[in-house]
Amino acid sequence: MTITPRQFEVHPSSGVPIYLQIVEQVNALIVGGHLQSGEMLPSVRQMATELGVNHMTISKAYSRLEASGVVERIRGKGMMLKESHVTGTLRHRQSELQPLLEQAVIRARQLGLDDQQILSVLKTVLREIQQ
Amino acid sequence: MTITPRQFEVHPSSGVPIYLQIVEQVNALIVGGHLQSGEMLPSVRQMATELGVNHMTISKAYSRLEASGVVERIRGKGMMLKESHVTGTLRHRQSELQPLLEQAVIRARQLGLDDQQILSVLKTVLREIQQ
DNA sequence: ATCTGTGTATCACTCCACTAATACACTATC
DNA sequence: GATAGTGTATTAGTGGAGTGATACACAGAT
Repeated sequence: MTITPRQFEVHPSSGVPIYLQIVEQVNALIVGGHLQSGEMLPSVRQMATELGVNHMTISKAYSRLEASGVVERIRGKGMMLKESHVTGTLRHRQSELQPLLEQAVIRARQLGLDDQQILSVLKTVLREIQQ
Repeated sequence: MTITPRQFEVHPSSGVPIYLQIVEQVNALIVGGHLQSGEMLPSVRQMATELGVNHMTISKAYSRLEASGVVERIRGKGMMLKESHVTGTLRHRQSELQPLLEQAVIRARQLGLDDQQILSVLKTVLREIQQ
């Protein structure tokens, strides 16, 4: 599958920074299996033109993706998706997940949800976002 | 139990806005059962003095808490913890939780965690943060 | 070498969140 | 009414995030 800028859309007045919207969408495409390692991302200028934003904004998104190890920059060519390599022990990776779940559980408690009701939502989400 | 400002601490240079730190700590105290409905929160000036910040910053935190229905303001007296009343249908409350869990699961997938490993972390968190 | 395609560094501008100083409004108590 | 305790409205200053214009550096094709 080839990736085109049309698969992306931004809402400049949504409050979420444009470059973060790009980052999230790339991550979502990867998690959803629509982007495979080795594929090239659209060039910053191509993406910028289609989305009607400055190419530096796209560059910022790509930098962020590179920093998080999702993408590799190849000078003069473009940005390529890296082989997803899982690093760290299982325990370490789980500990990285923990704060996010804590935040969710605190909110859930405020909403008066019990363990079973929280688990139910999680299972729905796990089905939505397959591995 | 009486609540004193000493139970709070802020880290001005942590990146998290001071007023949000207060909000989160009050929420955490409630979820943890250390704050009961009917109790008064420390006054804005008392809290501000102890924490070394402007009292308007505390006021902003309290306003946020009032907006989220956690606290009730009583003119001339102070801020009192409201009876925690759960509003909305179960389905509605669960749908409010969903985006938070989606965010967590996306991150978990990036970390290469499978359903079982995610559930394991959630169960730990649920034990930590009792209802 | 030149050209055209990559991404990047730098700088400047704007906007808004955060914070604080000050003055105000309300309530209880004396 | 005076006083002292609440929280709030208004205003201003500061800092940083986000965005974009411009100029640059690198790689490949010709």
